[in-house]
Amino acid sequence: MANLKDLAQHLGLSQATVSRALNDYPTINAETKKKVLEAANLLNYRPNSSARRLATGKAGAFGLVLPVTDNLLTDPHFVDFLGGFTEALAAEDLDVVLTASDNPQTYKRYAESGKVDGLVLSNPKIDDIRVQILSEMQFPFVVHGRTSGPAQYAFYDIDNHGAFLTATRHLLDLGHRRIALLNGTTDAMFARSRFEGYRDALAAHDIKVDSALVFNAQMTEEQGYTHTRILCAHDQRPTAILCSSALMTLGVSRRLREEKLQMGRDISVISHDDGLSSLKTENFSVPLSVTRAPIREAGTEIAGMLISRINGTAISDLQHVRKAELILRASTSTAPV
Amino acid sequence: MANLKDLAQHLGLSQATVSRALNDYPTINAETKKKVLEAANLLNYRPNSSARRLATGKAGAFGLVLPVTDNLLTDPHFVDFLGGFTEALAAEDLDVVLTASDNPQTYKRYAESGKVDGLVLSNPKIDDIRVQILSEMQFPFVVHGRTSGPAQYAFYDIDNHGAFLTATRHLLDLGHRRIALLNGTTDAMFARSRFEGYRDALAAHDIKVDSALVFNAQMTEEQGYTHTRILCAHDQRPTAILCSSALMTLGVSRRLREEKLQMGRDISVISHDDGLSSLKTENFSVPLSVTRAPIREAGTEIAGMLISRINGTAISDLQHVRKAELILRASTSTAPV
DNA sequence: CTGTGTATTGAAAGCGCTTTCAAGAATTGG
DNA sequence: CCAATTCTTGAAAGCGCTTTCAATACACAG
Repeated sequence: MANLKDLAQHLGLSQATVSRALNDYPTINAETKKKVLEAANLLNYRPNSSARRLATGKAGAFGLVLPVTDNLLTDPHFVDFLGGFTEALAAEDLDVVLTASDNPQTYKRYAESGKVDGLVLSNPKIDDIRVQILSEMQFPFVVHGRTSGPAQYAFYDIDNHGAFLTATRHLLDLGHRRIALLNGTTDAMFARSRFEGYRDALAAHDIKVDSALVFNAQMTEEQGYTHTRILCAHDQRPTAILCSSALMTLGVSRRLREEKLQMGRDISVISHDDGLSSLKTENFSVPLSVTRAPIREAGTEIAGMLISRINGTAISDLQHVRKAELILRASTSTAPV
Repeated sequence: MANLKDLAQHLGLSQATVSRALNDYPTINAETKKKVLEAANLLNYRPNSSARRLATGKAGAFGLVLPVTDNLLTDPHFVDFLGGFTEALAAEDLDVVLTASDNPQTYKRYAESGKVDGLVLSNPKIDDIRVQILSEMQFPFVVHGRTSGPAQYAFYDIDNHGAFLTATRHLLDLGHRRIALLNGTTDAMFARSRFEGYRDALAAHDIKVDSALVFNAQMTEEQGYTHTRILCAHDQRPTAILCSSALMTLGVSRRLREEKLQMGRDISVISHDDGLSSLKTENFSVPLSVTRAPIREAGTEIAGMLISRINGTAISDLQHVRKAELILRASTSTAPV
């Protein structure tokens, strides 16, 4: 493998000049530059990234730490996010580096190791301590979602509250009064926001949340199935179900069929739709009404925000809330009388 | 941020000694070492990884490049693999670095950049050119799956041929003669192997492959649905279906219900099961008979193999084929007469 | 012809760490 | 008590790059 020294020697130039030619410095003779590029190509030169990093102090990579015990690792949503994120960064010649840990201190160590120029913080918890740690360090990071703490931080989130407020309100407008909510686990901030949207919409109609109709669980197919079974076993089963994920709704749908309930006629369902390419809500047997916000887009956006952040954009300019659209299809209709 | 120099100065020792203490060199005084570790802790010292990498020539990371257009990015299987892989490496203090690209040359550039000590090659195609490129470079890599080319390379794969041979044979033993195969796309090596297992089992019963019963598609829920619809529209619909993925089988199952066919009674189904935690085949409405091989395990294993590889283990000792188990549950039964 | 300005290049000092080589201190055996 | 070992440490080179600072060459105006 040729290094800069070899290349410089081969060209009869100094390393400095070669380096400048390679890095588009303005003060370089056009012809010299051309020669350098040719020679670099010829000798198949690749700058050593460790050396470059050491010299510049930039890592050229952003980090992401995967929770070990948590469901991130098994969450089909995550791969879509990661796809958008990685692709957007690759376009700028930046890498993403992954590690796995449940220890919040790992974030600190990571930030301090110089391995990455910034971090993305996934799946924030209510009052997430990682946000606090990174804020104190003044290390650049962007949260995918939001937390409830007092710290000011950059984030990209969808309007979970608004989405579920609107969805619930729509069901109420259709005459539904017993509306169930199948939500993510209680520690997740997004689950809380969605719950609050749901609660607030109900409150506007003077309806109190019936805790028998609200479930928190991992958003898997099975959990959708199981909780729908429980819901249908109620004396007064709900006439509508709000569900936090399309995968979970698959399970809801499976159980409803077993219950001989037709979605959109006997019972209304609105699902949240993260726009997963392997699970299209428009192609369900009964096309689903959804609140939609593609998670892949979050990956792309956050990549851009992270880049802005390390280039000096203020935190206050990096707090994006993306509205989810309510898309009405066949799974919702007026409440049976 | 304290660096080695600061730390050495603070201790009144040379950088060399401090470095040795920190890196568990044998030739260091026990007491000195203790002091150094204490001071490091006190000053919150973190070695700069770029510097360390430059000095050692090791990156402390393994790479993975995500195809952009391909389905890897949207494949729920992939996240399970990645989880196992990342976790196993994190335990050894190694990172995984991700990038996205469809250009095989990216692998080359990556390998040469010094960013990673080795690569894993996912989703190999039939006669995959990436295998050839990396082999020629003598760069350490492990393939997740196999390819058909002549190159000798390290790989971890499941016995796709055997799994589908066994599954098909089992269906034949149950009296099925019209057996459909819903498989992955034709360019994927695993899809070919599974097809061949299927074909070989049929051949042993003097049955020719009926091309109307074999489909290649993305392994999504929808595709499972769509192709099952097509299959059921046949004059002579198949009495059994083999399916390459649990997610796809979800779609199969959805369509069968619409066709009023009960799985395991009217029609038998065997699915491949990658052991995804978000989709358990034992909890399907009709518990699925499956060929099972957890994909997460592949991630863990490959991490270990990569480490072995860079430590000098011969390629010939790093070619693992993992048997899949055939697990019989309620979705299979004797063919209707 | 001198002085000023501009364009281009080179020498060399790092970036923060590891590691070789050599030296000093401490220990042991005779 | 001296020579031979064994421990333990330090000086310094080097990993491959970037970047500052200075130097050179050349053009041009006065």
